[in-house]
Amino acid sequence: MTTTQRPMRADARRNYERLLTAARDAFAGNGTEASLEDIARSAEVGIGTLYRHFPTRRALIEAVLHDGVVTLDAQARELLESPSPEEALLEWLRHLMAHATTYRGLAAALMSSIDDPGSELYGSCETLQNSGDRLLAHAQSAGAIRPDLTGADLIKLVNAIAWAGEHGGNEADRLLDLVADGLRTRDR
Amino acid sequence: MTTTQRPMRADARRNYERLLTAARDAFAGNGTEASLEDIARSAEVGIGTLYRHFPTRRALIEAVLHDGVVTLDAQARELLESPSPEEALLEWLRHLMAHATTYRGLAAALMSSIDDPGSELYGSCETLQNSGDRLLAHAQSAGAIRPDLTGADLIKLVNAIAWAGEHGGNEADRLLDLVADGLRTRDR
DNA sequence: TAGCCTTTCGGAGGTTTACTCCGCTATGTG
DNA sequence: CACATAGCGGAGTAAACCTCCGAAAGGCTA
Repeated sequence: MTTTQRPMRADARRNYERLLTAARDAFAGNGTEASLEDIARSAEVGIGTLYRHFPTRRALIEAVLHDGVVTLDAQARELLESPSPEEALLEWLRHLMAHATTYRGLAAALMSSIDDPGSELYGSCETLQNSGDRLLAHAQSAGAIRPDLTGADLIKLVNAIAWAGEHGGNEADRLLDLVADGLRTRDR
Repeated sequence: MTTTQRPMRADARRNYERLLTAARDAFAGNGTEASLEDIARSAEVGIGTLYRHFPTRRALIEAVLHDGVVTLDAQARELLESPSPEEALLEWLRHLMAHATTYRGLAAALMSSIDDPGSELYGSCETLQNSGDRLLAHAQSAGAIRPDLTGADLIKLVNAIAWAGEHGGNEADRLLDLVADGLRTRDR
């Protein structure tokens, strides 16, 4: 079942790019809940065109985020080589936090896709979860991080904290330190 | 500046109560983002009447939640007498979590009011924060909980976890245990 | 280059929800 | 009982979502 799809027509590709750019700008300014009609308008494209390329808001978010997820995955692979698995994990969690706070509302969008295989963002969530799992396994087998902890936990906690940080205080980093500190094994 | 307000007229009080009941039902069924027109309709009251009594959605949520907040405050006062300040704090956090997960969407509503003095829910947030502060101070002076931690942190973390629990897995309790465990002082 | 088939475009229009405004009604007081 | 007014209700405006289909553009073939 190979869906041989011919290349996009010139106007289609042009509009696709314009929409992506406009969406990035709108998300940066108004968060991921920005009006889709506004995005279409500022891309100078009809609303129908937006919906044809991106049937749902999440599809649009996914497209905007795609490169970032690939980068996070690559960073995780690099960090697997780190001499300190614990520090590697924490470092990656900070990268993940930075990613989740790129746009207001993004953490919510990601969170609502983690357990919804129908969501266009599900694939991205899985990728991140796998990256986290690998780093976590390393840190756990080094005895640095409590063994009852899954990659899914990590993603959820980071997203929850990113979301909390959106409301007052920009405290996401502080809260992350607090929580991450508590995830280490107890040496009692 | 004593605003001497005469008692509500009979029809006004009747409608107020009907709206409160309808709102509770709607929130329980559809979350705190339930349609306000639906609430007015099921209360058999005009939409204008709803808005007169509750100018914003948050005002309505506040009214529905009021008793619960009073109860949480009372529970905190009782728990202050507990022989184990640490266990008392954790116990109260579990109560707080149960409260924050009463309705889908509630954690989000609370979180967005914590740092917004203009919100009708701000007062409730302050009450909870103060309750948490007192229990926290006890546990901290007993050396059980890390000293760099504020009541505001507690409320935000619990709400963030409650919110995370709404999305997939009903894992709020597990995540709370995980995080709470990490808030204790390190005995190294 | 011209003609034709297909992909893609665009926005009018239907729907849902939020919220306001003001003529009418119910209440309770003298 | 009548009058002053607090309170009612819903029509109307606005914003955002999303669908549908006639019109336009692209690109292939001769």
